[in-house]
Amino acid sequence: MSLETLLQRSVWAQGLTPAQRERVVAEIQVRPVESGGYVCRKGDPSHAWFGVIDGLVKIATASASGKSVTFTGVPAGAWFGEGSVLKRENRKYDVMALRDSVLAHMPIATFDWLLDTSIPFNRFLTLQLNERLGQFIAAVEHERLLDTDARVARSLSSMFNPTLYPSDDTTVQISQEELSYLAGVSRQRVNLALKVLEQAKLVKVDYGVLTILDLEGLREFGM
DNA sequence: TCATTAAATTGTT
DNA sequence: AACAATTTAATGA
Repeated sequence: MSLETLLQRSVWAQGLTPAQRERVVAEIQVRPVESGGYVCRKGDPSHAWFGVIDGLVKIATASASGKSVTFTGVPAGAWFGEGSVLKRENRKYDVMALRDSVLAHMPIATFDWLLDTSIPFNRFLTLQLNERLGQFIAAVEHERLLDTDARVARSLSSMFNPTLYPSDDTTVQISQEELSYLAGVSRQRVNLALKVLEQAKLVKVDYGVLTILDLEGLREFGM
């Protein structure tokens, strides 16, 4: 994908005037990140709002003892990081590329200007924040109520939220180990869960790649 | 293009 | 957690 394509697919950018759009394009910086590299680290000052042009990143933290928890995987087409930008605080989480990725950095000044001048931009942010809140509430609910297979199914489907990540791509390039960090279970258990989900014809499992065959079925699996 | 090798990922215990 | 098997990517003939 290119920056242009990302903007074409972003609802907030569709609602900009040509002049606004021109300024946005001029001020966004495009930066590649290699697999395993950091987009930003916990504690970094928040200089920009991020868009994923290509690849896949995760938002995560590592505990003092070294255990890592992934909060969400963020696929191409998504925008994230507005929380810390809005609050003028340092980053609260690490953001790492799970494979070679390309990120759009919108400077905080551009972000603030859109916030002051564009209704569609504000509408988008409200929608996105609301959608995220729903997603994390649901994540807590599912963690406590669902069995492991269903939790893996939900973790996987969370990366295909059509509101947060509009895309027609039905594949994710992610290892089972990374999916285990996202679901909060062991890699071995993810391996078993994927076999169950594959049996149910909800996903197709290939080397390093998962293909969603039935998103609705994945969402409702085990409920 | 094919063979070899290293690295990553998966499958199993 | 450990280990074997499999797949991919890179390298060079």
